[in-house]
Amino acid sequence: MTDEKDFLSGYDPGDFPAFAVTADVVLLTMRAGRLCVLLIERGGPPFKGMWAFPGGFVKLDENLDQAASRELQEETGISGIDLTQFASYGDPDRDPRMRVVTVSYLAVVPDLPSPQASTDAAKARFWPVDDVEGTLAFDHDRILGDALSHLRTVVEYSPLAASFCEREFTVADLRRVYESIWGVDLDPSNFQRKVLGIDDFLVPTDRQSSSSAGGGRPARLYRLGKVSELRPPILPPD
Amino acid sequence: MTDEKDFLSGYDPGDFPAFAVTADVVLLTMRAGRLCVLLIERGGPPFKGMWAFPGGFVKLDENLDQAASRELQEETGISGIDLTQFASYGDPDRDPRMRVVTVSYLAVVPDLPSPQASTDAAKARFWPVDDVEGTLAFDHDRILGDALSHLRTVVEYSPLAASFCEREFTVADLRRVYESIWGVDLDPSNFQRKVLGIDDFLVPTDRQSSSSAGGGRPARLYRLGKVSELRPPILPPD
DNA sequence: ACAGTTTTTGTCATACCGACTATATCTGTG
DNA sequence: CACAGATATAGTCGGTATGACAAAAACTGT
Repeated sequence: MTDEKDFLSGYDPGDFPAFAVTADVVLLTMRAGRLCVLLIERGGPPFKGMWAFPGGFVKLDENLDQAASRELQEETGISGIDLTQFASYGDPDRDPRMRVVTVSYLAVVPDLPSPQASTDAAKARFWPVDDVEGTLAFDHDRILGDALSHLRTVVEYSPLAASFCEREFTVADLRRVYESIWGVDLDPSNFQRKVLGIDDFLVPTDRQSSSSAGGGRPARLYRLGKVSELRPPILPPD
Repeated sequence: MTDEKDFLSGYDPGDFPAFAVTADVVLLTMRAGRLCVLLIERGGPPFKGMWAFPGGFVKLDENLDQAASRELQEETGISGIDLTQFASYGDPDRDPRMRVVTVSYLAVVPDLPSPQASTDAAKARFWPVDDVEGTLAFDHDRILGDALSHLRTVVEYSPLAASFCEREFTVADLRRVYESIWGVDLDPSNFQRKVLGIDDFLVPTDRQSSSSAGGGRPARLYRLGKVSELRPPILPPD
């Protein structure tokens, strides 16, 4: 067996392949019923002019979660939201300049009024995911695909989908989130029965939404409850 | 904004915090109805005499999956099994000697006849997970906890639990896997109806198991089908 | 007033689930 | 060889969840 075997016992600190480690954030939101992702345009080579996720080097005195939070805060002004790690990427040629391993996080926010513009970055904006698939810098296309796949699965069993909605939202708001994520149409009646039947998922308020343009009955407003796992799960149709 | 912001465009290669990157493998199996994990005893400091997962440095010319496969092969002789990445860990003090980020993989195998002994490592063995929780080197207790939590969730929706069984196995074999993973008792009759009702999950053979000591009707043998997602999922009781 | 829209409740047949019973088929023992 | 004990497998039954659909409620705009 090689000397790699006892790597944890007999080596000199400093005697190891040196990697750069970054934390990337796939920040998703819903705009006009379309799933959108926050991207930053690259100002220099490689991949100059292409778009990539916000992210950056992990510092020597912070952990991975902190690095992701900090980078998101620095580049978008957003803080206080849930970041969940979903995968790491380290192919040898994923960055032509050096060996980089990136730890990827998924974040979900409601449609942002304009905090986006408050940063100095004129080159940061949301893109509909269908409009950018296959065009991103580095291996970010693959990362985006994995993030979306992860999202489609996670919303079945966790209340994450509600993070796309404002603090108070209607059942129809939530239904449209699921429809966008899965790319399907859901029966409003059956969806309502299902989500309201899950304990501690949606807690009703005494308020209701002003009916949107084009009419329709106003809908009751709900807040996200304290549920952590949806039982039974919300499964997509066949 | 700091210069971290444009980390992908304007820096000198080599001008970044240097990390060691390792791939660890949490290899699980089932022995006598108990969930067991493969561990290696540490021969030197730090954590000398304690037990840790197999794993080692990622090389500069291989990707993360390859590193995990190679380390598993080198340290246990096992190859050709599914390795799925489930989380990465990089707290600043997780290794007292240097800054290490580890990418963790989960592997599941049937009870091994003895391939284990074929390696030179007299210090490698399987431990029941209940007997080692809270005693591992580094942050491997946390990693093991996350791996088990991941396992308990994944077996609900994927056929991964069948990887604990031999190539041909009975419904009762599979049921005992779920019972061990979840720590519950399942009704044999209802479990049978459920798993046989999932398309392409279990494909029957024309053979049956020799009835075990103590008697009992022999059970039909099945092979794992080509299903990738269990619909409906197999959910644990309340 | 009326058409159009959306929310919300209700109906109904079917599928699924947990608890339980019954039957099939083996081992081991006297 | 009869019979107890064990395990596998099939079936029953009531309660619950589900999908397709109908209907009523409550708004907007003309």
